[in-house]
Amino acid sequence: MGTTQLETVPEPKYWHLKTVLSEALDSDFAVGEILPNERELASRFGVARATLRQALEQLELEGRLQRRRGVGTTVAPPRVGVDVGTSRHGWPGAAGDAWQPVDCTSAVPPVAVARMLDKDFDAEGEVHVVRRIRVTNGQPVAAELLYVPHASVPDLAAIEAPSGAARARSVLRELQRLAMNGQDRAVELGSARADDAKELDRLPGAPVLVVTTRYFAEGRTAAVSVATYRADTCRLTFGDSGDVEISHHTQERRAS
Amino acid sequence: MGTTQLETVPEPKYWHLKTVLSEALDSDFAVGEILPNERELASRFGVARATLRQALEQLELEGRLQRRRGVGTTVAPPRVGVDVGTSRHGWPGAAGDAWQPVDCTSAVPPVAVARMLDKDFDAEGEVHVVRRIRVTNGQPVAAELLYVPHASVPDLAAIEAPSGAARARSVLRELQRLAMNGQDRAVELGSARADDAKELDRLPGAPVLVVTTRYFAEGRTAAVSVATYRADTCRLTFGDSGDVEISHHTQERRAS
DNA sequence: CAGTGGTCTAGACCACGAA
DNA sequence: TCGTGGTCTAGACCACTGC
Repeated sequence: MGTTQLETVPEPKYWHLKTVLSEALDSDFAVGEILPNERELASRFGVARATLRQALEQLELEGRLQRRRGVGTTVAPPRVGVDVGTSRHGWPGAAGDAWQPVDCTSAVPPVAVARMLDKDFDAEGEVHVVRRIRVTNGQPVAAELLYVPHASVPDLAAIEAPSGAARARSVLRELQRLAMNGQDRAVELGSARADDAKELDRLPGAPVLVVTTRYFAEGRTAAVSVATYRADTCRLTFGDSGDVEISHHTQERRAS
Repeated sequence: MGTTQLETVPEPKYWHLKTVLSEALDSDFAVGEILPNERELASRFGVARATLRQALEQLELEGRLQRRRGVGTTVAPPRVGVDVGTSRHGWPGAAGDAWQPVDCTSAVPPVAVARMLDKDFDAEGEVHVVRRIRVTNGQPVAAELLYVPHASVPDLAAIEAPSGAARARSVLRELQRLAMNGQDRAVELGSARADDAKELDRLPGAPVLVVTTRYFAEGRTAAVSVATYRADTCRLTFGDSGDVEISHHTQERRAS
């Protein structure tokens, strides 16, 4: 009979495709291996290229694939765990943190940041903006903008390097002199702005995990950090129990 | 002259669209207001519907919009900050936590979870699987699967409610009796499985923030929690200094 | 240069929610 | 039943990478 299939739940094609591809990735491909190109895959599965791409997009979002224009689609390595929790009682730039300063400018912070800094920052509204990047295993994993009100680094000599990495280090150094009161952290999903995307080696709009940290000192918000981590390659870890050590791999998503 | 436009950098249409829409949202629309439908918007901007949708998708990813099939596209309220950090020294299910148990089954955990549980869990490989949901302001914000090896709750009477919310509460109650050693948390991007999506009132594949927590007791991993938060509506907060309150929106472009 | 993924179009039909 | 967003198609051209 032709009616052997009830076809009660018409699952979207791209969803089914994603499942099939996901299983193929587990069994038939090694990390770093390049997949057939999109036109080839689409015709092989008998779907339009746009549909195939919808499935690939999801797999990339889940960190299973990596796509690069002009190159191809490759099987991604497991996500790297980047620690975001242990510098809990240290200022940014403290000895041994994973960040490296890039440059420093003076600018008006975005409203969302301005709202977090106490209302009494400099009248003109300008603050120091330190740009840093975080590199793990040779790959850039995060880009940060650190907003520091002038009031937090009063002794910063205006004379010294007015911009660039040198000035960034000066600001960070001055920051260390404050007694930290505590901090406050939030994580949310965002999309990479053009400048962040460039430093992260991704296209603008790529999904990122935005970690916003407020540093408190002397009863004020002494600084605000907005760090954008590549969502495709990173898993943010919070080592709440500093003593236990782990070495696990990426979590995978499976139906129980 | 006809050459007034240099057009040096052909920014993608959907990217430009997103910017324009984003500004319009800030100035011309109120939270909860419904936008014109996609066909209308597309023709108004002179682009294909697919292109318009690409812009809307990004805005939804950033938590600015909410789209519901059969209803329309509405302006989303600011993301809710959900605390993920303060139950640091409490077991899941401790008094006053934000979760409510839904049911409890026994099943083989996914490999990624099994790898985190010590190798010596029950031979058959089955563990208790407690399902819980987290509701904030009447809206479901997260769905959780809590994996508890039988060894962690040895005194659980097999007699009592073999499944359902009642048994879930029993497992959680037994868990409290262990002395907690510490915990360990990770956050990463994922896409909602069909079952989670249903509880979160989203379509399968919707972006979620996956929070994986390991609970340690008696030198073992006593339980593993995999919680999926709606990425569009949630901002995960880690109250390292629990008292301060915030309400910001998504990251915005820096003023140079 | 050829080949890749990224963008874009102009249609079509489907699944869902509300009236 | 109608209007919404969700899925899908079969093309086209562009931007980038590597040779």
